[in-house]
Amino acid sequence: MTAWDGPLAGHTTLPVVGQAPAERADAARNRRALLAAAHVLMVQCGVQALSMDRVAAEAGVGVGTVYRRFGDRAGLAYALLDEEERDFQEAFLCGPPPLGPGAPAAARIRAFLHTYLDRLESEAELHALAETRSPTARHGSGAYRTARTHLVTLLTQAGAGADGAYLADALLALVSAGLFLHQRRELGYTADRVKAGLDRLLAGVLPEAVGARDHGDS
Amino acid sequence: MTAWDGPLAGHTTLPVVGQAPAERADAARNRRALLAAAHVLMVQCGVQALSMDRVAAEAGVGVGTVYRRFGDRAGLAYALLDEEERDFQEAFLCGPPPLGPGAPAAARIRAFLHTYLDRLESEAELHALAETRSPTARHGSGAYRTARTHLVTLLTQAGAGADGAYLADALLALVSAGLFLHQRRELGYTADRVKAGLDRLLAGVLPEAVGARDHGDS
DNA sequence: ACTCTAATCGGAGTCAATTCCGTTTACAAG
DNA sequence: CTTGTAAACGGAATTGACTCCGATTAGAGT
Repeated sequence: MTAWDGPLAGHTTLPVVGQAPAERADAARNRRALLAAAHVLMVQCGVQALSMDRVAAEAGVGVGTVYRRFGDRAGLAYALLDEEERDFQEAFLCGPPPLGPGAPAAARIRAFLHTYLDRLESEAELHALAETRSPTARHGSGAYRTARTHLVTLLTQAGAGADGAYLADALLALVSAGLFLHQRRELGYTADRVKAGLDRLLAGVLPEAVGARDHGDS
Repeated sequence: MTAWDGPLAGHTTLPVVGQAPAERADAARNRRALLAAAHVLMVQCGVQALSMDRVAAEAGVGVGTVYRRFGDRAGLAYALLDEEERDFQEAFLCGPPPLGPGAPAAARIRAFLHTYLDRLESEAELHALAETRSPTARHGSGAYRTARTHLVTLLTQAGAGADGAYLADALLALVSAGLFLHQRRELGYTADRVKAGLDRLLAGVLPEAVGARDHGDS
């Protein structure tokens, strides 16, 4: 009902105090085998072909094992996105500006959202799958909470005024995989058009100017 | 892959030219029986208990019949919301201001979104179910397209400037059932806080003031 | 009333997610 | 090396969405 909290679930979340019980050797092996199998399946047959049975068979383990490792289908999707997710987190937490510290908060917010869209660009299907757990699923994931916290901080710094918490969720709603796919595939928007629309909204919310230089697009 | 287009699928959509082949008597009877059964099940056991098999059994028909009528689970959810949806459409298309014609476009947009939230308030679970078809499902439904078109019109009238189309989807993303449930249940926001946040964003996007009187809240 | 045809039915069948639980195994302690 | 136990395993069983298709039947035409 909430985010998967099984073995090594914390990967994508900020490090916690007490260290986890340490993964057993066979478990680690199976995790690797499963992720590899899933990745191959995805590349060869598309995200849609990522069925738990299929992945298990391909990796040569029982289905039960897939569930113990990843909790459910969405959990598997999150795991497949984990490496990229960690790079992203590192980038906005301590990478170079404008995504990381050093740039004005408003610019960082913009960079954050644009980068988020870039990530959707390359793995939209997988992100969509990850958001599929339940209607509210997305909001419970570690990745979401981290992003949300980050935005709340930046919004406060940027002087967005009242209810930064609301605003953070609102901004993240604008970069959901579902909406993104709708815009890019059904409506045929270009990536730049989506970013421009986002900037427009941002400009209405943040006091300082949001235009000007960024991290390489639009 | 797209919205269900079976018998009487157009209910919730704007009226079309050629009239549908007219529903057969037995089909109509079963539709009523199914909706009644579904409603009872929902009231007694919650939305989660709305399984196609269960509804079919309760109504005394075969599962195949449920699928012919509603296409899929989400379609059944839409059907259950249909009456309310039609009232809503009538209200914003030709009802009294500020929702209907007569009020300034900006005020109508605000009223539209607030009313949308009020609807979520009473049937969030069902709306969430209806949005569950697939990640992009929501955006393909007749109800969504109608709302979207309406917003685009109003945004243009309100002088929202560039890319009203983007803005329409963005605003609708802020009133998705998933986000709403997250805000109300997980974060514990009050309905007014959600509306206030929305107003805040609206104020940044629409030229004219958005404050002042409305249709009875906040 | 009879016939024809398309719309409807029903429910067994298929497919994939998720759960359960008895069995096996890694590995830390003795 | 032996043992004890928590963790991991596998895969049958369950569940529910959705598909298929042969059997029925409403209702227009005659």
